[in-house]
Amino acid sequence: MKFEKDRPIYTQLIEDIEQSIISGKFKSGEKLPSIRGYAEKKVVNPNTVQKAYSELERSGYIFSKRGVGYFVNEDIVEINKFKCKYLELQIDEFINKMSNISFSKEEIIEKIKEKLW
Amino acid sequence: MKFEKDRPIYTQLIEDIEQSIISGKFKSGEKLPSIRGYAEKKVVNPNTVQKAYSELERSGYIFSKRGVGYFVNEDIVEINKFKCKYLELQIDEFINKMSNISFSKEEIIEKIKEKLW
Amino acid sequence: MKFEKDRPIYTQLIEDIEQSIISGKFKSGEKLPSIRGYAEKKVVNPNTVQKAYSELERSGYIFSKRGVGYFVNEDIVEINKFKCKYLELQIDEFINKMSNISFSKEEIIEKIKEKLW
Amino acid sequence: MKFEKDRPIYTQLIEDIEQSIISGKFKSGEKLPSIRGYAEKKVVNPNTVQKAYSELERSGYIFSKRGVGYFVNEDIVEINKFKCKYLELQIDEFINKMSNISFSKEEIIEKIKEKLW
DNA sequence: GTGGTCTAGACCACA
DNA sequence: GTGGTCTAGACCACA
Repeated sequence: MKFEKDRPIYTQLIEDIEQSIISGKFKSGEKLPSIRGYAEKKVVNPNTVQKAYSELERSGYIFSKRGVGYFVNEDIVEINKFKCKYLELQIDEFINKMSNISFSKEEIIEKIKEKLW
Repeated sequence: MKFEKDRPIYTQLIEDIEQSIISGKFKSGEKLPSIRGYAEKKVVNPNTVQKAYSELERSGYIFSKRGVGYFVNEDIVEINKFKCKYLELQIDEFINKMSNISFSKEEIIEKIKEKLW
Repeated sequence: MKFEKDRPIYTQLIEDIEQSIISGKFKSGEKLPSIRGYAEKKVVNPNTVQKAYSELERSGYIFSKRGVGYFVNEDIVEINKFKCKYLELQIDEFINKMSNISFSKEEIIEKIKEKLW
Repeated sequence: MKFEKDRPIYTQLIEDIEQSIISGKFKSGEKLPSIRGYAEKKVVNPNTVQKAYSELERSGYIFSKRGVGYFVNEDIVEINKFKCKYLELQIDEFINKMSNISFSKEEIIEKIKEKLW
């Protein structure tokens, strides 16, 4: 995986994992890769993965079992809330940017449709 | 103006000005606020504005006249290219994120429409 | 190192490092001195070195690893292109100046030979 | 005339006029264009031309007659000395740069010949 | 007044 | 330790 170099790597890891959880790629209750393993796979420092995992734990996406590892939150309802919140946020940001450059509702829809079909 | 604390201020200034140029708020050929004036208005250090302006100059959005000031690129065609590129980028990123969390084309359109009307 | 006083210091640092890379004094992939270290050695402010390094990164001569340091571009082919381009530029400029003061091809060669032997 | 934007304009004017004098384009004793006229022709501020002329006067290339204008130094011998000094300087700088990137005498001559014929 | 460079020094992100 | 950002403030070049 390539990282953008103008943002902290750990931030990018967080977003990546959030998306994986939200999309169901990492399922509720599932064990996450070990810090070392993940660090090796992504070719980053284990400290960086550690930091990402900690943040995700603080946000409630995942939780840790001492000596065992990190696991995706087992509460499906909560996961779903994360999904809704993420969705809301992305859409708001997108619409916001489009409005800033003076695009009307219709144009926004138009442009997306062009792209998708 | 409030800045997000997880990204460099100068980056946020750049994006802000880019949007102003793209949306036509700052018109082609128009003089930008002076470094010192803009710094005062945004309550940041002049060096930070300087950095933002320099980057924008390198990208071709604006150009400087020594001892006079900074001006928006006079070539309207080029400005338009910037607009298209920006649009493309935002839409791609948005669609990309939506796909990552397993939303179908129809759902994406649906969600945006809900939001807009 | 002494700096000419009619040109920015950072420009002179850039040229100095470019030449070192082109001449092979700094080898492909090699780590550059740290910003702080180099600043101390050259008796300039770290910010000035930072600026020089950033420009060199933008030009492709070097790249940075956050928290690790700056390194000379690992692509030898590209380094070689830089060498050729630099060479071309210097020769063109020189010949140009000579022509401007109405020296013929033969005189130019003559003058250089006088100097070299 | 286009100016490089990383150096003061007046410096570039000076070099331009020096070359014109050395090459004989502006002849010994000849009247230079008026400050205003030259400024207009080069599309620069009259102050800039004024500064260039002053510097050239200090160096001995030109002299001023109050209320009449600026004239190229009437002493041909001295003009010739300028020419030699300029030549020397350019060649030294050029050879210096070539040596810095590890080119041998033979290679330098070789490269120039390639370019000239 | 306006841009451009530079210093001194602080603090954060990352390894 | 190393890079990256930012502030406060000075001084010069240019118009």
